[in-house]
Amino acid sequence: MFSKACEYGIKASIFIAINSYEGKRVSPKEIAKEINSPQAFTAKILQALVRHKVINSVKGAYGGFEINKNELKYINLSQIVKAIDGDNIYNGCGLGLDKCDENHPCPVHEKFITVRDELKHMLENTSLEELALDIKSGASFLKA
Amino acid sequence: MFSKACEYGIKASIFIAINSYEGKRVSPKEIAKEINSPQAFTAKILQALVRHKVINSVKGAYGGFEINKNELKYINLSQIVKAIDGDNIYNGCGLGLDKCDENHPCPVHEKFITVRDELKHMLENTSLEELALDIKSGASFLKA
DNA sequence: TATAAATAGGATAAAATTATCCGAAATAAA
DNA sequence: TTTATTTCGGATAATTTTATCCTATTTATA
Repeated sequence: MFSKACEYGIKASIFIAINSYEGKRVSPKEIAKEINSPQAFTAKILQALVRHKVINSVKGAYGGFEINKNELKYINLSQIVKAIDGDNIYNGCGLGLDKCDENHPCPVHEKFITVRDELKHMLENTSLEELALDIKSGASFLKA
Repeated sequence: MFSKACEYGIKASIFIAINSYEGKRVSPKEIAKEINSPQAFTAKILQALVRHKVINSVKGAYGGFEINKNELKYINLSQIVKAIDGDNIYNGCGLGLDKCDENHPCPVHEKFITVRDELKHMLENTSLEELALDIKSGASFLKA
């Protein structure tokens, strides 16, 4: 469904969110350990999230990655997925046709709309805040 | 969502279905031309579909790929996807955790269930027959 | 100002996916 | 039985994705 990079990006964002609640910045090293991902690769993904303004980075000593506490409820999975995997999952044809629309639909065009809308709705209505709170309360986990 | 291999597999199956209606076998060459895919790679995918008994092959002169006309309505997208991409899309964790279930859910476990069920329902309830008929009637297309 | 700590980013490498090529095996028809 | 045709399957190559390494740049503090 999502690329590895996107999976890491989502999990990293959640971990950053948790720490941002407590005013703490985190490093790629801490993040990678917590979400069980390769550190350097994770760092690249964090850079992408910074470029897309999903998270914020502070260079230099005492720096790290953080998210504005007040924005947590407005950041949703959709933004993270788009930042890393692009919007292909939103707009791309399910069967890979370059041109696929109402006037020239691929064989699964209509069938896919339902699925895609469900996914879209989920991504757009799931905030980093709720995901972070679930982790904090022990209701969900970032690694196996 | 699906791999390229799977996209080709679905489109190829539909084209074979159309021809099987008329008792015609088709070659990888014809298929690749019709679905706009690399021929040799497509042939590999066809082999996989044969091994999984989704389609049938006849070797030698006057051979080719075909599907039993009477089975067309019972073959659904789910079978094709499972044959090529495996059942990761059904059972795999949305965030890639090795272990992710009700007792130890990833952050999006619950949210994903809805999306996955919608996809599953779509794949299991879409038959090759209906997809083939749509192509025949000009309601949908195999390439751009 | 010097130093240590931290992210940024380029260059590579490894692994997986996608794609190509070619000979072997099977089969219908001449 | 020979030939032409066609799928099968192994080897290899190209591309993309995933992953690593190293240096430059930034910045807080001593």
